[in-house]
Amino acid sequence: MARREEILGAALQCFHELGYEGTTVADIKARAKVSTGSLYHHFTSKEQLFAELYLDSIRETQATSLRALRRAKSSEQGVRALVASYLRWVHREPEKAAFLLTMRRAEFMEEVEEELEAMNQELRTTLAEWIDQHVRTGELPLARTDLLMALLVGPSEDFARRWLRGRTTTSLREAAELLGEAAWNALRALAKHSEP
Amino acid sequence: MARREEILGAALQCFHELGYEGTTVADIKARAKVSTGSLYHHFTSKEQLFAELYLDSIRETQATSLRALRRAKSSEQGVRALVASYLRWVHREPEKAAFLLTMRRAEFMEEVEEELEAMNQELRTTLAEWIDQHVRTGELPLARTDLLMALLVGPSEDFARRWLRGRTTTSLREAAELLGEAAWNALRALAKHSEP
Amino acid sequence: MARREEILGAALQCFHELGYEGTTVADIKARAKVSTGSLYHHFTSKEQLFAELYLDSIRETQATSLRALRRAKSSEQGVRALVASYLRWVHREPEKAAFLLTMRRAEFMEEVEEELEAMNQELRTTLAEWIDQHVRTGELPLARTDLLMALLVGPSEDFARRWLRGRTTTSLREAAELLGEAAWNALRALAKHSEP
Amino acid sequence: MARREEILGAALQCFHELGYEGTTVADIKARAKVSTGSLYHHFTSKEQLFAELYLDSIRETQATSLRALRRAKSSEQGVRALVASYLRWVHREPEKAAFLLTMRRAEFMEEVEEELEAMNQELRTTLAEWIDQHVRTGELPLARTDLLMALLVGPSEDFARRWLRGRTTTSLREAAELLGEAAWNALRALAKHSEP
DNA sequence: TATGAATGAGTCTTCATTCAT
DNA sequence: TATGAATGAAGACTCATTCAT
Repeated sequence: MARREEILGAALQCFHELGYEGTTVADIKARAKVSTGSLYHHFTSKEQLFAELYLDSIRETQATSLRALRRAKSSEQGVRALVASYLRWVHREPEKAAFLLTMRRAEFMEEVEEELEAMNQELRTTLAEWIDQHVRTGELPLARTDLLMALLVGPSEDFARRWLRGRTTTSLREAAELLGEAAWNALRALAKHSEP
Repeated sequence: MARREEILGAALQCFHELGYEGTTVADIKARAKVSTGSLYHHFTSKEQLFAELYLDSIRETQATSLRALRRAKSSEQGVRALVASYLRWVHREPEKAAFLLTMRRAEFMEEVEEELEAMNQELRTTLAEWIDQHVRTGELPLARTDLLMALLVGPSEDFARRWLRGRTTTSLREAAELLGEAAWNALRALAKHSEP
Repeated sequence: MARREEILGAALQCFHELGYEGTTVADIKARAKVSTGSLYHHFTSKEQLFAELYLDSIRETQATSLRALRRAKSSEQGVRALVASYLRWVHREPEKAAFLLTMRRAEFMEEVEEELEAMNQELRTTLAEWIDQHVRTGELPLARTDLLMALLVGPSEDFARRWLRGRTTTSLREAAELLGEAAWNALRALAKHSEP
Repeated sequence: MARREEILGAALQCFHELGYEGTTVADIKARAKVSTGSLYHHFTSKEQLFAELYLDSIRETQATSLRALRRAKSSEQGVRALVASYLRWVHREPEKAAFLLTMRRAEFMEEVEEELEAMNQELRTTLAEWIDQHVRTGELPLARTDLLMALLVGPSEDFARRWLRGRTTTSLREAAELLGEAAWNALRALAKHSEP
């Protein structure tokens, strides 16, 4: 039990710092202070270890987003909550956040593609429903998902990247507040443009 | 001459698709249809090849940004121009854009760190001067560079990522227009918040 | 007790199918449905397990041959009995037969070399005495043990190999009859050649 | 060129002495005095190296048998020629002979299965035609291929095994003569039994 | 007796780079 | 300039065996 967690933690850091190809099984062993055999007793391969971390991280952020979305009573609340909950998760799990933000999804992940797809599907569906609901009232823009997502997600992710690299002065709390408001304004404005 | 360019092109694609550690010299050789000896005749190492591409790409985006900034007569024009020129560059050089967007800067890059630093310095200085100039008039927010950059750059980069993966329906032209406007509004609003 | 036998049985099959180096302790564990600890409780090493099987199998064939030889009243009966008893044993213990027929005797077997040597010695002595006895009467060839053995043993072993692979149509019983006769004729003819 | 042959030779000996799983790539490297890289420059894997040797050896023996068979003017000549040509090949290529005689055909060989199958097909067809031809005259036994092969091949192979291990006193030439005659007699006798 | 976690030496293979032609 | 053979350090993974419970 403990060993498994130690290995996962070590791997998370290594993958984040050095990338998938860049981290050596030896790196992970060293950081986790585990023998080769022990590592392979708990995980069948470097790939599998990576996949487990990747899925876990994705699962977490998505759960966070979904929870935020479901609680929201209005579209404004929803937008602000998405931004805020994401940045709170970054604060809580900086390593996983950094991991997801830097990691390219490798081809071999196709093995767990199913679960990934299912997870993405759930998020997308919920998001789509939620958007639809507010598009009908004219509060959110019509059929511009790409721009909508860029405005909703882009600034938070960019800020998170800077924060994780220690290149920020503003706190995450404050950023959440201000970026949430900015997102809401941007989406409202976009909605206006999309009117007939 | 031609050989050199072919190799650079092949390497750019490989690095983008497979990452630095993920691409082997053999991959590059195969794509460029070049023999080992020939490749090493033109470039001294895989690292050097990577560094050259990295510097070139950075140089290009930065030049693009600087030009946009220098031409701008007002802060609004400046903001819109930054967004638009970036997306135009992405359109012109999708491979280099994808390369920069996905590539982690490796440690060994420290060898060319000097040049990189110089380039960054120039951009940062110009940007800072430009911001200062407009901060004084109250048009741009005070001392919140992190949020400012997130709002200025985040959406465009996020959109570029989606576009490069073929996940967009909106054209880059239109996106430039709308994201430029959104950025300008966001920054103006941020400036209000920063007032006393 | 039962456990021990299960392990031996599983190991026999594994060694036969995969060879000594080719079978892993994990293979044996899986086939015998036994845990690592349990397996090592019963046997001290993979080598020992192999040696036990090897010795058992050799002991069995040799006992079979010796019995056949001792019962024979004439040289013809002896030759036919050797062939028949060998093929009967193959029928009774196909796995052990296959094991011996495919297995290369590893160097580490030198540890049990003594017992092996003793066993071989007994067989050789008995065989030599028996041959001598019939060489004196001119029924068996003189001083051509190599050819004699080839004619006596070669066809039966070749047929056994084919039978074990399921590549035969003739039954073992019939084969015993016909190959026994063939061996006897061949040896008699060889004896003629060896006459002055 | 030279390098390639050296590696093949070294591998042949290693595989024969230690078995497929038993020989280490390091063993081969050491014997051939070649670096890892060089070995893998010429062969893509240990498997491939093995397969090449296996196919080569099979090709050789089969070619030998086919030539012998085609030249034969009578069934007696054919039988004697098969035995003699096989033993001559053993004399000429003791290493390859030993290799084939001890080597189990691994599962992974399925990759070259096609060529193997084609080769076996040719031999089998030619042999079948040849047998048929002489079965019609009553010189060879009817529909007892398994026994026929055992009597034809068994003694020669057994003798070859002994000769290769240095356990013989009779020369291969003499053995060929006597085993050829024995085979011919055995087959003729078998034919009698098969008569109506 | 049984279990399964832990160990680390050893195996196959990859890959950047050098060198002779 | 071009070619491809040669090199060897380093990487992922396997496996027999030991040990704590």
